Amino acid sequence: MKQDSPQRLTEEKPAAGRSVPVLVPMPAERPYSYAVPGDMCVEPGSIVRVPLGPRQVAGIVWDGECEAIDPRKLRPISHVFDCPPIDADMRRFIDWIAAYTLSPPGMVARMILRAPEAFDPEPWVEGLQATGAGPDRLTAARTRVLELAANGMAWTRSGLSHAAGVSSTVIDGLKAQGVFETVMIPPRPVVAAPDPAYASAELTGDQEEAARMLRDSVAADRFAVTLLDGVTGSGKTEVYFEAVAAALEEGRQVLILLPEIALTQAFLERFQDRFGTKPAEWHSDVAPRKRERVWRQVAEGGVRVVAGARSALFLPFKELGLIVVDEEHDPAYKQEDRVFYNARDMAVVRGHIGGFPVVLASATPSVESRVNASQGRYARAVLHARFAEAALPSIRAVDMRRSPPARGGFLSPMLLSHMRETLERSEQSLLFLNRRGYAPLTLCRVCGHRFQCPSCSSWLVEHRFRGQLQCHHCGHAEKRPEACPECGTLDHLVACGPGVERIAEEVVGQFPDARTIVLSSDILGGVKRLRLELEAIANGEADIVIGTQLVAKGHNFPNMTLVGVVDADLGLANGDPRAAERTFQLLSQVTGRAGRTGKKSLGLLQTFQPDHPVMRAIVSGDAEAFYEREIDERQKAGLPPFGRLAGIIVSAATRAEAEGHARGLRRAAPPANDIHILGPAEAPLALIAGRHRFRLLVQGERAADMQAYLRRLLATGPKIRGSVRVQVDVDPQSFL
DNA sequence: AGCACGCCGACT
DNA sequence: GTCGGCGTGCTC
Repeated sequence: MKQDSPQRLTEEKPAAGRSVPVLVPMPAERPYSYAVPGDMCVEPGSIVRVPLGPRQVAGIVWDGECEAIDPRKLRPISHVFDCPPIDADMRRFIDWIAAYTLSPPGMVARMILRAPEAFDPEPWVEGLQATGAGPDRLTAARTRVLELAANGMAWTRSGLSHAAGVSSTVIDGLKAQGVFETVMIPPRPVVAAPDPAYASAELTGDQEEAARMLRDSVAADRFAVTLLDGVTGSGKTEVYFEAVAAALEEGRQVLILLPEIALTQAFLERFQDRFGTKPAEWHSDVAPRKRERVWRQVAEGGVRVVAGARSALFLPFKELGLIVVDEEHDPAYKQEDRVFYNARDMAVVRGHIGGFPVVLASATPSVESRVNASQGRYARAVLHARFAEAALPSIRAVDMRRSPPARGGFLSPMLLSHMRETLERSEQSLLFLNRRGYAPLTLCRVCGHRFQCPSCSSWLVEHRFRGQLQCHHCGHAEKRPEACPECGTLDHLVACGPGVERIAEEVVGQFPDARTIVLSSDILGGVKRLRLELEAIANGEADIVIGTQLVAKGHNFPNMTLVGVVDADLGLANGDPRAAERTFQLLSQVTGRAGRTGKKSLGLLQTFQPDHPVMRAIVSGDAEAFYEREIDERQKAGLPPFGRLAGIIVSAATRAEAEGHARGLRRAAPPANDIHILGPAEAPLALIAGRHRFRLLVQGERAADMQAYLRRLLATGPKIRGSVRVQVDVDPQSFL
């Protein structure tokens, strides 16, 4: 059984003349060679089915010559799918990403082969068409059917019976008399064609200027990146819809990338208001059957606009002419398993390869995009003001040293009194705290024992509602004990610090009659329930909302006039070089939830560091100053210039193992590079779940140098067990 | 990535 | 005596 099985020898013909390279969805460093049967036609990009070990997989015929391998190993391609080939741009894109992320090209190819049923054409369905012949006699039911079918349009049997409101036997009867004949109907489009002229946008001032810039960029029909930078409510979406319209007018397809969570019904409806139909959706929630149809119709050019999460970047567009990356700063664009990539950067690369424009939109752009804009590599369009009726909230910092909360509480008297006033005006308050559960740490008052995760040593978070202690890094959960496991003392465990559950407890104590709702990702009932709750809040069915990050995104709450950030400092001191930037972005988004209808509104930041640059920037609304300072600070700290942060992650099971790797890497590293060990807390979930709980982040001065260095390192460096991945935080422009 | 093979612990 | 854990190794 070690050699070719007898079965294989009998079923597959021995290799004929030609063989081609085929990229298989597997972590192989290069394409495999397959024989092309004499009567088969393939070209680079053809999607084929090939035998791979014991199974059949889909692969892509690749470019170039295939390398000479043992002819006895060579097996023939089993089937060529009747499917548009993956075009040369897309193939270059795959090669580029593989090289850039140091991932096997096969794994990148796997990302575009994720709709296996779509490789065969959608079947035509059987339909009925009126022949013009009359029935033997007319009944009321028959008349209704004939009226519908009179224009010669083909109907499906069930479609026609439903539309006419008759039983399908009526249709069968007419068909038997020759009134209808069977015809084949092509597959129904997954969405209607968007009409760029459906509703013209009403744009003013800044918006008009920005829209003109974007339209010009599309008309120029070459690679260019524009950063569309505008505060929440300034009409960014309407502005980039103009770029979408321009691309549609040019007969090009458009991809709009959104963080998964922002891909809401509300967004789809805004699109529909402008273009008369919804875009095709592409994200993890789309049913498999629908996904296949979208994939196929994108490949054939039937779908003109896709709104999708990051994986939509790997759809095989036929004539892509524009990518919009909305909320471009959002960390959700980073994929941190298998192939590590940042969809925002890959979108820029895709645009470069395809020679078309890319729009990056955000109210709080990432620092690297801001740097790219200020250095002239990206154009920048700025929307300064909100729409007339949507006034910006005024924002104040509450100095928690001067205005401390009552003992045992976490809400300052100032925040509580504003909540009371808001309640009296029948308006809504939002309390934001980016921490799930009841308390982030539990300790024993007698012996000082702290509850730690057995597998990743971070503190266990108490979830009082579920009676559990949970690890937020690896998902470990245990029942909350009554007694201290160390000293056995009963009832002396004490919760330290607040989570949203604890804040809710305090709020209910203070405002027992208010309708209070807690929103966090551990809500029972999943995304569906969450959407319902958000709707309910928007409809005014709650007075006080307490929430984590989830409430910061997307949704509009027209009656929300007070936003209180319980711990605005949270996240500022966690060692992440992007901590300040992330906090700034999050606080901007959260405070932006208030005042969307022009009512007087207020944001209060509870902080111990009212003079911190992040707080000052949020309070003054001077984002510009924040960015300038941030760029300056990081340069002074000797951190890599923005947009040129490269790194690799070497994962290890233990700190000792990680330190061993770090020593080996430091010996090989040029002096400009720095190697950090990231603990379990900073490792992505996918890594912690396995045995690789530590990561080494290797940062370098210039991305291109780093790339060369990493290559050398992986080829000649110390033997590294476990997985080696590239951290993709690099400005792709420096590679182009 | 899959999927086989292969070698050591608790059960019908 | 087997079922089943996941450690290694291979796939043109």
